[in-house]
Amino acid sequence: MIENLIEKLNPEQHEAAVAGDGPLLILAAAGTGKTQTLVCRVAHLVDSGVNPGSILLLTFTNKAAREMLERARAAVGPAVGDVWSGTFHHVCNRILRANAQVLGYRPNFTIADKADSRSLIAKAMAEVGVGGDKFPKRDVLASFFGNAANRGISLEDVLEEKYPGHPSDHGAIVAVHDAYVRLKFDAGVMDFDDLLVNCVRLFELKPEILDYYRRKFRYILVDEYQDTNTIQSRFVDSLAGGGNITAVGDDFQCIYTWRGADFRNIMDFPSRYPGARIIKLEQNYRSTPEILDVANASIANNHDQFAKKLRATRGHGSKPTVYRVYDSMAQSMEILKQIRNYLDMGFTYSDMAVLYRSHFHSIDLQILLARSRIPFRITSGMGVFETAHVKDVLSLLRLLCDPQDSLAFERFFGLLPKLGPQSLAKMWAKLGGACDLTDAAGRAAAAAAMPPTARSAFEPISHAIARYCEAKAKTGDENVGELISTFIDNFYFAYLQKNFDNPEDRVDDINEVAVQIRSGASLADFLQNVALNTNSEAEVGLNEGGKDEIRLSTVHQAKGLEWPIVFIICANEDMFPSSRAIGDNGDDSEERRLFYVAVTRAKSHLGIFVPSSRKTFEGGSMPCRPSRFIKEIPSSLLNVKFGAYR
DNA sequence: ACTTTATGCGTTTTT
DNA sequence: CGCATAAAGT
Repeated sequence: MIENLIEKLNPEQHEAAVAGDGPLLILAAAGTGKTQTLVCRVAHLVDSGVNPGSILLLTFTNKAAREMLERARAAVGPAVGDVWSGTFHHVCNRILRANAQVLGYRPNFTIADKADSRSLIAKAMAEVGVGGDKFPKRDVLASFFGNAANRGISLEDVLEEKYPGHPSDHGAIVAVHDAYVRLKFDAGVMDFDDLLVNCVRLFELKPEILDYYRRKFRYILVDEYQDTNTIQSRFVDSLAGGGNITAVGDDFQCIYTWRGADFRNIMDFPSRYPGARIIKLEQNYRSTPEILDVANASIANNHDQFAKKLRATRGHGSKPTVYRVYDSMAQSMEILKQIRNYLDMGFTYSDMAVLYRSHFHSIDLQILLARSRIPFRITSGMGVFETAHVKDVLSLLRLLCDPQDSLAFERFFGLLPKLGPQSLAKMWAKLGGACDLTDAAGRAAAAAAMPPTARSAFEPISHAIARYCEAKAKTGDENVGELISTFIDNFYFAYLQKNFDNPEDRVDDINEVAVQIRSGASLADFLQNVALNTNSEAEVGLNEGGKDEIRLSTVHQAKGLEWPIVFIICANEDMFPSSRAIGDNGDDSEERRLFYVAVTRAKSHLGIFVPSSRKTFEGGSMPCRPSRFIKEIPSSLLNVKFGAYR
């Protein structure tokens, strides 16, 4: 079985898959069979007798990990299920669950999502007594904090770099950060960055724990290594201890520096791991030579990278085409026309993808596709789990799982009329920092602690919870679905009607989530995964795979994927490259890498769309120029066509 | 404590 | 413009 798998590899891939112990760097350019190679390496390790439990596979998304292990399982059997795999955050979470007490956390600490962090930062600002016009907003502060954490540098250094104009504010910002750290700790929550930082801290603090995991993970494989940041590489380096680490990546595809990723991690790998073997995969199996020519020509405008050139293995196809269209509506109509053409040629919807720099670039197209009854799936900016109504319901479940989750407490009881921030704080103090609704005494205490005027609204909810808990005690069954639907009937639907114009849609979302909970493991596990899989149906599995749909996606979310037909839209200056991303220093190399990623997603047909005007904030329109990424490609490599619409 | 009005401000990218 | 948060009014 495994022989069949490995036989299909080319010599370089084969060498990488079966390479012996020691550090190994696989420089895998786009479309060169990187995933297949990694799958084979895992399968080969297991097949040659390595205990699967001693393999750690770090990937960029949890979905990628699942898919790889699924393929490895097909080759060498169910034992691969014991491989530890997932994102850095996922794996760190798992390690911290077992060791959180060492750092003074409870083992059932909650993970603060972005909204939770936001509200804690707001609290911290209020505590320090800063705010107002001239002071940076919460989100800006959050990005400073995150930057410091992910790059492993001090907040002061970040401020010097990112906020140099206002040195007088630096002290106050640091004070806000101190308060934020304390608030998080008191509430027993970790934010995303804390998962990484605390794990590294744990290893530094307790060498015996580090030692345990070092001995456990005898083989470490890291995918998408070019997008690791300082804290992640520190995590890996301390676990690997110079030993059996395989890093796979492509510096051309480093597109997360804004999140602290540093492709020097991959550039410096050979010096950090002396004696590292380097294997380059350059044979591209994905795209036609015409598409690769464009990709190579584009990335050649960047410097300071490993020299690499994609070599085509496929036969010739059609030249990538640039479509000059009037505006984004004309762009959408041109795409609609082409979709129908490709369907006539025998392609399916799922053969096609539309890629763009920012979510909002695709709204016109979404409207037109919906109106034209074209099935499409969009990886949206906000996932269901981030919508207010789903978070409302989840806050109840969170509180049931963890009575000390103060954020969940505030969100949940804040739903009740007459309960504002003030009374909530008083309540929380009266309850002594815990609110256990699973027990009758706890529910009574909660009712007693709230202002008498609020009690009547709580009564029916309390009743629903009581029913759920009694059933659970009796049968051992967690019938969360029923709890949710009684909660909606008894209280929440009225709330939705009062506050939103589409209460039914929102109930549908909630029911969808309820189905997810029922199909999964325990409620506690589910809630952890919700926090770690923020924005994606793809991650959590809301998509019934195999549907024939066109995919609409940001380039970032298209990483690692491929389609026969790819449309890149809004290829304009200020949009792609994004004016914000280029920023003050004028460095456009990351945006160019992003463009390179977009181009190399296409297997056979690539269309690049360039509107000549765009809408302004006010609703008018203004002219806009074609992207530099098109201009800098030799014109002989591209067809240029003009759209027919308006 | 809740409702209304003013202002502001934006539209990167995500674990 | 349209949404979201802040300030002022009831």
